[in-house]
Amino acid sequence: MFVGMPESDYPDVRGLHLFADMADTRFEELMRGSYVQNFPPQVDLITEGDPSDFLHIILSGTVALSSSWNGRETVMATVRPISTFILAATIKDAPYLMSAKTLKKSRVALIPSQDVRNVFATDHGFARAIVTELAQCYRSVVKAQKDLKLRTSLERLANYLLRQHNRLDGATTFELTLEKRRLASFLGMTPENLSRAFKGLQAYGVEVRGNTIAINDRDDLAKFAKPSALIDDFSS
Amino acid sequence: MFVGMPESDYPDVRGLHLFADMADTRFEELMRGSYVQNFPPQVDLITEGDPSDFLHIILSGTVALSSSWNGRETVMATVRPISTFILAATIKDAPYLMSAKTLKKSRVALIPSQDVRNVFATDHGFARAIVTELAQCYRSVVKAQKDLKLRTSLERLANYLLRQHNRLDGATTFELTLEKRRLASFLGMTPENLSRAFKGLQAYGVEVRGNTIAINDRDDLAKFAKPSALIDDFSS
DNA sequence: CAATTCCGTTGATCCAGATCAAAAGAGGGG
DNA sequence: CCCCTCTTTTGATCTGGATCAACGGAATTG
Repeated sequence: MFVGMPESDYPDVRGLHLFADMADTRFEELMRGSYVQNFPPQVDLITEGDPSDFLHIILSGTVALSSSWNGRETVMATVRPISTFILAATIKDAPYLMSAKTLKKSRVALIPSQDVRNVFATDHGFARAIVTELAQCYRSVVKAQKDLKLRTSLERLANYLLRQHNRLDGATTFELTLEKRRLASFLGMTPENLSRAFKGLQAYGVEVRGNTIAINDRDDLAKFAKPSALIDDFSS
Repeated sequence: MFVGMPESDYPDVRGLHLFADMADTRFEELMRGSYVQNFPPQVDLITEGDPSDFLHIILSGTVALSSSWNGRETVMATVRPISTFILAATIKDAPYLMSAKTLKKSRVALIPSQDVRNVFATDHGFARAIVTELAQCYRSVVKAQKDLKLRTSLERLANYLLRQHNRLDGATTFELTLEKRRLASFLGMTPENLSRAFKGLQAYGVEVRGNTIAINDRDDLAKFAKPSALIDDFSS
């Protein structure tokens, strides 16, 4: 195993809000103990229930977080560059609550959890940054739960499309970043139902051709979807 | 408005993990700017979307956190003494994602959010404690989401009863701490369905008489409920 | 390029849970 | 103690979404 992150990756990681106001020496100390690996698609990075040995940072590619119980499985979230995942487990030194697997070829940095906890214990700037990050994560999950409990699957899909549309902003047409079967699981429905849900949104100007989605009348779709800042606004 | 928390309440608040290793002077500074109020049942303490002016601490009673969208409403969680709520909104200086109302006569401490953020910025012990608290909150919501996405309503009820049974530990019989209509909402089902779900659990030795639940054969119920540490264990 | 496999779609059917309606309890206040 | 209101329960019905089955299409492999 190659230990020590290549210095060429430093700027990307350093750019993360999480490491922004950490002393240089501490940052490099952290990086020296960590390493970076390239993974092909469909590789399990993490299995839920395992002890959290590393804080993970996705540098490129896509990673899906999923959970399972009693033979069922569901996609909880997807992670995109550049961000960390399973920070809470690392901090609490508790088992992972979710599994992680690569969806595409991905480059992932691994920082030993113990190192993270050590720096956290001594570096005030880092501790504050972790607070901000965790608060953000917490609020995201609360929003996801509201989405699940308050909306029908058709409404969830409509709002998901609007959120994607915002990110890639402007263009009427965009690509789904997620396989449909996984999108279905993420939205809490079956693939069959997702297929029908897309049809159901045709009435509001949504066109689907493969992975390409066209939103022909944003206002009309929004009138149906009724997006709310307290559920759909990621930045707050 | 009475400003300054009565000193008789200090020990309770101080006992919270969150304030445990904070300097005495800082703690008293924080307490002096805060106050304590007694509320009757059914009082709205917080409305979702409002700016988060205070960190709340429940000293006695019960508070329900709920959210609504498009005319629908759902109970997200209940809060019991002694613990804080809406910490994430306070820290991020962001709007509340949930509303809060008292279910019973409750005693609640209110600490100005700005004060919390000030102390957080300077007191390393406090920052670390907030991290632990937020990590705990985050993991709780993830568990709740797994519960929702992976289980049927009957399974959710069965596991809920087992969790309650654990807390009040030992006795085969215990009281529901939540009105049934609210429990239904919390579990993501209708009151009618909850009533039927209780019947459905009779087959596994669950008896219901008003708010009193008897679990006659814990193992049998557990065989059906299949509780998992990664969903039902609150302490990790 | 045929064979295989996996994904997405479509149709038919089924079921968990929602909705609607109404009766039965359970307080709570005058 | 009675009246009013709210909760819970029960029954009947409806429906959103799951499941089952089958097929077309895209990508993958030999």
